[in-house]
Amino acid sequence: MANLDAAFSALADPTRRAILARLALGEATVMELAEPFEMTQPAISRHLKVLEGAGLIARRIEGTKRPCRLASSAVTEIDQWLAMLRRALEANYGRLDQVLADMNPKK
Amino acid sequence: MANLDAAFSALADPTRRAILARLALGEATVMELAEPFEMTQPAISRHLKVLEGAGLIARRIEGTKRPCRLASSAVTEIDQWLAMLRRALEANYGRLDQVLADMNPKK
DNA sequence: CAGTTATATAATAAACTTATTATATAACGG
DNA sequence: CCGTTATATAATAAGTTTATTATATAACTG
Repeated sequence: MANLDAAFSALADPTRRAILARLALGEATVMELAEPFEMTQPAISRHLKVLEGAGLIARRIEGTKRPCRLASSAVTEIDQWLAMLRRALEANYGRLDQVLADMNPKK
Repeated sequence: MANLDAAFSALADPTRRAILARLALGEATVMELAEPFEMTQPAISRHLKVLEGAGLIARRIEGTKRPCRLASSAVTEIDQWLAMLRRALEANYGRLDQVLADMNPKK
């Protein structure tokens, strides 16, 4: 549950979501990830640290480079939590049906 | 996209997730929602405002009460965004299969 | 090896977030 | 109408996050 905090708050930032969207296309180094943003390299390094801490990305060491790729653990955890809300929302529609059914009761 | 910021950052807080979990069981008033927490009522009112602003809950006015219930719009939007990551993660496994296949090439 | 490239870390300022207390508002019950 | 209940708002203090600059480290390149 503590990890959901990290995962959701990592996703709350548009720069970080853009980084993830870029990584959805495939692995990329820090410099490649930084390039499209009007932001310094240290700022991107920090965002990557946040994403890694949240379990949203993983990194390899390759010489002087640190290629990043998407990781699945956090997405799985988030999906499981959201499933609860989805179920509840569906159940609420079910309840509405129930209410409508009860308006014309048997007896 | 601006709304994803609000939705994810609303979900980043454990108190707010607990409120949503409570609402998954059905509608509740502000006082009912506040009761399990060691936190003042104004603090809960603020959390509810954040959840409402993110499109995660909706509220009715019923006399002096403001019963809250789950709303679906934000969940839908989040799901759509996460679907992109899920697709990419699956594609990455696909790529791994590809790599393994390429290790024993036709020619 | 000297210079360059890729990345990380630290100090710090600015901008947000969250909780508290105090207070306001508005409907309810007698 | 008065007191109470349900909720919201404002001021504010404390804590957190984010970006910047400056600097460090470590691997590559000629």
